[in-house]
Amino acid sequence: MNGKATTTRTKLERGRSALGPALELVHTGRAPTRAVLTSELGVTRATAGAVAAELEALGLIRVDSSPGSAAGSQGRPSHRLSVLETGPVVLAAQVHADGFRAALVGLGGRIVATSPGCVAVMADPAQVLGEVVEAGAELLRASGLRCVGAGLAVPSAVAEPEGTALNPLHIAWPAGSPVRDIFAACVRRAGITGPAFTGNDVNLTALAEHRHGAGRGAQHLLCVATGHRGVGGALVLDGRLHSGSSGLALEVGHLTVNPEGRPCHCGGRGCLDVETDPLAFLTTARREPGPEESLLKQAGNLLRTEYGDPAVRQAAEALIDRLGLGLAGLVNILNPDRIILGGLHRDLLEADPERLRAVVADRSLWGRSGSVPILPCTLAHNSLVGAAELAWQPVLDDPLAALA
Amino acid sequence: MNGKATTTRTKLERGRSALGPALELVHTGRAPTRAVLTSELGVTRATAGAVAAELEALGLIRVDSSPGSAAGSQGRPSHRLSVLETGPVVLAAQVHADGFRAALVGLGGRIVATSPGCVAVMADPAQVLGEVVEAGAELLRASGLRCVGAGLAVPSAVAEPEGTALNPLHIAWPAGSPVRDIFAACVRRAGITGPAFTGNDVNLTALAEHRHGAGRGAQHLLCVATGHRGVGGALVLDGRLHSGSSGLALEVGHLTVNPEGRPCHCGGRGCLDVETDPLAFLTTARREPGPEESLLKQAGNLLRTEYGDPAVRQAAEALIDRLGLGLAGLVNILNPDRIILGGLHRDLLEADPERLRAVVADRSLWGRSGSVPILPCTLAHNSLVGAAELAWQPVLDDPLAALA
DNA sequence: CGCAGTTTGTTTAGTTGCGGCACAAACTCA
DNA sequence: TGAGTTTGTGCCGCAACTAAACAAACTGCG
Repeated sequence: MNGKATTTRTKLERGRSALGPALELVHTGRAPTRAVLTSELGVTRATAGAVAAELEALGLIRVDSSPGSAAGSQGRPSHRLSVLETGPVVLAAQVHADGFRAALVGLGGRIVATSPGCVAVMADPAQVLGEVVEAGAELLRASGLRCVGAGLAVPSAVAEPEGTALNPLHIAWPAGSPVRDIFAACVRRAGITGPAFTGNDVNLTALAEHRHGAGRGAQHLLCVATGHRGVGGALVLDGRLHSGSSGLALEVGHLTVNPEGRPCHCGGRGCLDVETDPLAFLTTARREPGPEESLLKQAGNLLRTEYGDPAVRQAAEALIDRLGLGLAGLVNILNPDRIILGGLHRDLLEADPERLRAVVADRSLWGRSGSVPILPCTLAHNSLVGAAELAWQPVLDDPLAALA
Repeated sequence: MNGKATTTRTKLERGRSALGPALELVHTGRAPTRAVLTSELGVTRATAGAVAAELEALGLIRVDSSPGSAAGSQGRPSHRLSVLETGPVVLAAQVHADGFRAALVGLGGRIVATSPGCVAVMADPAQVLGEVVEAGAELLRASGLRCVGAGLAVPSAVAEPEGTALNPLHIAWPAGSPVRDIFAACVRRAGITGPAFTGNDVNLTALAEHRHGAGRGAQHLLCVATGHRGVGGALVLDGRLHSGSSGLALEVGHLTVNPEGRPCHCGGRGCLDVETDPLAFLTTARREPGPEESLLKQAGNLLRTEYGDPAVRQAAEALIDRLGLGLAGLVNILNPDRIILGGLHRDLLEADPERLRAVVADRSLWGRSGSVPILPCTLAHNSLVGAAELAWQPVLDDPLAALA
């Protein structure tokens, strides 16, 4: 995901160079007025004015010249900047064990429309992606908005640069499926304009939370989340997703968190993956997993409704301790300034925040790094919004080129 | 180490914007001629010419208009670019368990002069740093060259932004010593011009190897090295050191690599630190550590000279297996495209490269990432050169401002 | 109400880094 | 020796800024 800067940028292809950063500031809500846009960009008021006017002319943002009231400090009130509601959108799609969902997402992570979540997931990626893209295309036709790209979140590591899903185990797709190409083909077939991108769902969750949720403002954001099975991680460095040299970074499932733990298919024992996922929780709490609901929902419900039950509580504490050990290991390696947790890990954090923080502080090497804030994910549909971020990225990088 | 881009860059303070990247290309040897400088920068020949002329006028590089011969392809031969031998230098200093050393380092990582390594290391950081800086100042006076900064490598994690040494255990300094401030004070007192920087030695080794050694061209470079005691790691992402949000990233010593291993002071057991350092090797090989030499040298010698001895070989293989397990864990988290090993780990790699590569491939999740190249460090005095890189960084970022 | 003080938006002029182009220079090869 | 190829250089112009002066829109005080 890191292009080298060797491509010749001719004068014609590059627009106003501050255009992209300015749009990103409005997009992430860090530039609510033109005055702070000026200071954030580090340019003169004249330049900021020109840039804002150009973004408005492109149909991306709205500049409210007459803010009415809502002052506060003295001096001339600044023009308010906001994302244009009727501006272009991107198609965001998500596939997980429960089914799939499509949505239209505008700038600012605003979900404009969503399809009802569909339950049926088949073993054929082409069929599933065809259906979800068609659902998105239907939303698009109904809305009449312009579409500038598409993004897809899958519960699997996605290898770069091929774009293949390496371990889409719990959605029963064949390992190595070329999901990016399949998705791109579906998008083109549906007549949707703009480029198509595919990414791992936890990575995209981290990206979404960094820009619009609990990760806002973090410089080194670590996100760990349990989906329906297994554990995923993601890292956002200086606003950019760090997915490693081949997209496989932060595959944290096989950190050892319990030397006496159960053996794992990876060859080790006591891996984070098998020790802290929903199935581990249910079995540790001595509950029979029911077939009617996803394991994630069963585990979450159990945690929230029956925390008084000693068996449930003990199981939760055991999982918290192991999760804390895994997080401490990651803290020692990555030294993030914020950690956010999703899925069952989020539920575990909320069940006993102090216990988790204590374990992480105790087992990471220095108290200073041990005091790293640990927060729950806050965004609804975060991996859907993250998929949209992927599709918005070219526009944020160079609005003129992307909309041309 | 990552400043946010919110500082206002007025027109007066910024020079030609391609100046820094151009100097970095010459510095790292990636722009041997003006023609490749043109293509690497992605600018026109006119611009590249102006930039090269300006760097020459600044006294940093040399532009050989008459290359004599050494052609090869057809067309007009390009002007050769090289670092100016009589250009400015930086003062590089290094402190480790064996003693300390000072050097003058020019652009391109060229060591201009070194002090003889001094053995005496006292418990008082101010005294040691005073001596090493004075040795460097002496070199500087003798050379008559201009000094534009100073860098120090210490065998301890250095906390950001305070610049304190958190665990300088095996040089008997008090934990939490403000080494950056002490070093900066010594540098000022010695009358040396330019800013002073301090960093962890493994971090600086990685930086040096990335720019001038075995890490050249790697996009995500992981470096793991054993010093005299304990294990350190470092990560260079896109040419920049990743030291985490508070300088404590890649403290990899407490990855679990042997669930049945000996207990570690960190509270876990079988940590990389206590399982793969020189002392662990000597005791596993059932050798009595002698007092006359450093453990690192004893272990290295033993490995190179007595590999035929079954006890030595078995100890080496045990360490290789555990190192491989640790590296595999790091590969799963960081997904680097190259790994370089220093210290005893380098010796272990060279003793049996195939065994180490096989373990890493076997225990990292996918064969693709398992096939990451593992190489030995190649640079002599690499942490010294790395300390110099730290001092050169402001010049590489903005030559005009740094030399003003 | 009016006036000072403050902050922001706008206009204008001026600077500059760099692309585009044309041409000269320095080589290879036939 | 001349065609072909690649590189260096001078010149023009543009576009993205800065700087500075001014206008606008508020608060607060007398």
